[in-house]
Amino acid sequence: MKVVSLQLPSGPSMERLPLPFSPTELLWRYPLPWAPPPPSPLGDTKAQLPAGLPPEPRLWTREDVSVFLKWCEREFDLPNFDMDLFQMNGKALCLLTKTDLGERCPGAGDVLHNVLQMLVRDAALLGRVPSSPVTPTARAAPYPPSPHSHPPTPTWTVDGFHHFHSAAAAAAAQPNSVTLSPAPSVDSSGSPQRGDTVTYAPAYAPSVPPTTQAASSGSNHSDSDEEGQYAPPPRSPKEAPITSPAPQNHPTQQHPHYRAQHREFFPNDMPESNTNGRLLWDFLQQLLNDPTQRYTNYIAWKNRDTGVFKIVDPAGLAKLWGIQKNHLSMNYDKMSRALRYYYRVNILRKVQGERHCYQFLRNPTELKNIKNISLLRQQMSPTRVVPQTLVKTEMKEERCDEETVDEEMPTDLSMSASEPWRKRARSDTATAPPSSTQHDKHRISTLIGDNMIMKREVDYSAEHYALNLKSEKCEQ
DNA sequence: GACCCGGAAGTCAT
DNA sequence: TATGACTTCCGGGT
Repeated sequence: MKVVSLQLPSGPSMERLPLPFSPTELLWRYPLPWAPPPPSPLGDTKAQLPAGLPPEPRLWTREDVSVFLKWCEREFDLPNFDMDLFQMNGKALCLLTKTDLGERCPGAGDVLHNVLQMLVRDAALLGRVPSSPVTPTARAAPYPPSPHSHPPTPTWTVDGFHHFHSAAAAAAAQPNSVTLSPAPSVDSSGSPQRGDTVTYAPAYAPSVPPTTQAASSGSNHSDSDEEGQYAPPPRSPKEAPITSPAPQNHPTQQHPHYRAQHREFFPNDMPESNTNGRLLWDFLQQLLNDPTQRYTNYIAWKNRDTGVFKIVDPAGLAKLWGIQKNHLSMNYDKMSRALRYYYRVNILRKVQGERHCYQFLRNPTELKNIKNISLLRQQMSPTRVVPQTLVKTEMKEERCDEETVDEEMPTDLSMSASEPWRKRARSDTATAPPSSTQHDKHRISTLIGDNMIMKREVDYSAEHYALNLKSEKCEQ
């Protein structure tokens, strides 16, 4: 078990990151699983709930959740919540652990949690809502009763459009249905960001199973480029409500289930073809395309149309990425290594001469599609080979060639696949056949890698990015 | 010294 | 077991 010296991300999220222990948490840290909470000011909460608010939290709509939170602020003299972090319905709210809540509202998470648990318990006792797979009680079992243990992140699926009218009906249709935070990024084009799309885009029918949906909705996920020109973020750094989980260095964080729970940093992603979380490029896109520009102190577009962005806070961004992947020792060096792997699959390239500046060579739609068309790669025919030296030269010149954009594109994102080619490219010529000594397991992927690398670099130029961006807009 | 590059090996999830 | 997508470490260049 590695012990990580944890440094919180610098930047705006810092002030939101909760302390390892909040004062009240100490009182609640080791409760008996089913024991009622100790006497607290919450005792008569249920009776005091705002009028019109259903006593069963899991029945709450997003609006109800907002009402509840506002009420909590007043009732318990809590700091103001960032409502962006609570764009969810009651069911989703109830799924949040104390830690989750603490991350969203440092210092008040335990209070919120206990209020919710009390309401849920009371409702259950009254038999108002049938047991659901996603109820808090259902998910407590597999996990050790550690104060740091976390329940699994549920399979986030579509939850109708904005509301569900009946918990029972919703549970029947979508057992794990929740509405997710952060706030929906429904923009003018109706193409919200990927995670938000899961919940809010009407195009995603509630009945579509997650996997199917992920595949079929690929062209919309993580794609909010339709907003067109990037407008400088109006928000100050202090307003950026990064919901980074408290990166506490605790052994349970290495638990597989704990690993899963970190996805709640961006809980609105869906299971996809890869999937223990979001891919790096996707993560970056999400931050870049955040509708409220909350992450511009970490990463920001320099030119959205050409996909050029700058990592404003390399260390902070790396920390966020580390949190996302539960690799808490992540740093910019490591993250940038992952970014460099994207060079060879023409997802990214470095903007020469500018520190921390990179350029997406593909728009999100392409990237999404690529992930799900692995079969297509077998049909690809090689095009002319571009020696890496030439590619580098072109990159340095930052030229945007006027050649016709090729419709086909590399489809294999495998880094290992291209490694053998890279080796050959260095030692021989780019067209050298695979070495007979190469490991069998890489043989097929090596060929795939050849196809990938042999694409003309210009095909993935800024213009290509912009062109596809425009076509996306048109389609939408 | 920070950044950048890319090889090599390992990890983890699917 | 194979594969994908990193993660980790490192040596070298700028």
